[in-house]
Amino acid sequence: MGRKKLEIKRIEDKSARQVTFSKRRNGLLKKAKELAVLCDVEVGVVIFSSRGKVYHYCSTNRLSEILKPYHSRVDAEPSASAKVRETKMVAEIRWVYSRRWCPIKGEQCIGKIESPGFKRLVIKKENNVWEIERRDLLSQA
Amino acid sequence: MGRKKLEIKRIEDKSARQVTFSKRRNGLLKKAKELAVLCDVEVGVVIFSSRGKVYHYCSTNRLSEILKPYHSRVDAEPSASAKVRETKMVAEIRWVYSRRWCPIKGEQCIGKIESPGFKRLVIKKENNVWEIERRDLLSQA
DNA sequence: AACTATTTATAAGA
DNA sequence: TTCTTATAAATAGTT
Repeated sequence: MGRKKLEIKRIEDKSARQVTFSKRRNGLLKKAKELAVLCDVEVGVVIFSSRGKVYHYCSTNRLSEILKPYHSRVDAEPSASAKVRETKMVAEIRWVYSRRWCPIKGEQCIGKIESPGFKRLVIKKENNVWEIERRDLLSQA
Repeated sequence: MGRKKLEIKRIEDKSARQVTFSKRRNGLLKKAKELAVLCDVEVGVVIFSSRGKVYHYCSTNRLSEILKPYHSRVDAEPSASAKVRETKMVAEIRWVYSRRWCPIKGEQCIGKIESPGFKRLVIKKENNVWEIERRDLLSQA
């Protein structure tokens, strides 16, 4: 889509890469929204720029609410290594998956899962249903 | 993009909605891959169909780093009752996570997670993507 | 940031 | 469902 056909490989020119990122990032998020609305499905998109900034779309408000604290944390760490950011993205997607499975409620914490480096998932039970909560390391006191 | 301009609202006709879902889902995943490659950024996309089927794309392959601590931990658990229950639940939750992560395919079995008493999770790698398969005890030969 | 020539995605039809 | 094609939409290179 454009003046010339573009081969799908890394754009080496930094400026051109940045411009394309801006355009296609917006395009992808728009497409995600359209898919969610047209087809009445749940869609989540997460994009980490090379500077560590995060862009995302989630088709439910519930998800967006949950993601906010996470994003502010990641945004505050632009100097995180590529590997750390990569790990975070994987955890982020796992989080989206897990949210689908179990909403956050409940009190009795009976177990924990560590997500390497930055997150803790707290497993609870309420009304005889198992649930998971994610907590920032900062809030663990 | 098509014979007519399409208003972005839920497609009420079920058949038409399904066709559009199939087309646009593929389009979105393709766009995500292109963005990741062209701009050298990390991208994750998750789509839940209304039937609960999951489609996803993740530009990184580090899932194994997150999985490793889990299966080694679960394998190491002794059978104290409280621990067993916790382990079982953790394994079950991880099962839900993992099933949403990855469809079952692949050949090379590289690890296992035991969920006490009834299930076994087999971790595999194919085409550089980590996957998990659950097997009943009966089928383990 | 805009523009616009082209490519790409896709809605409707076969 | 799968292929075809007219058309809408996205966007690469330019200004």
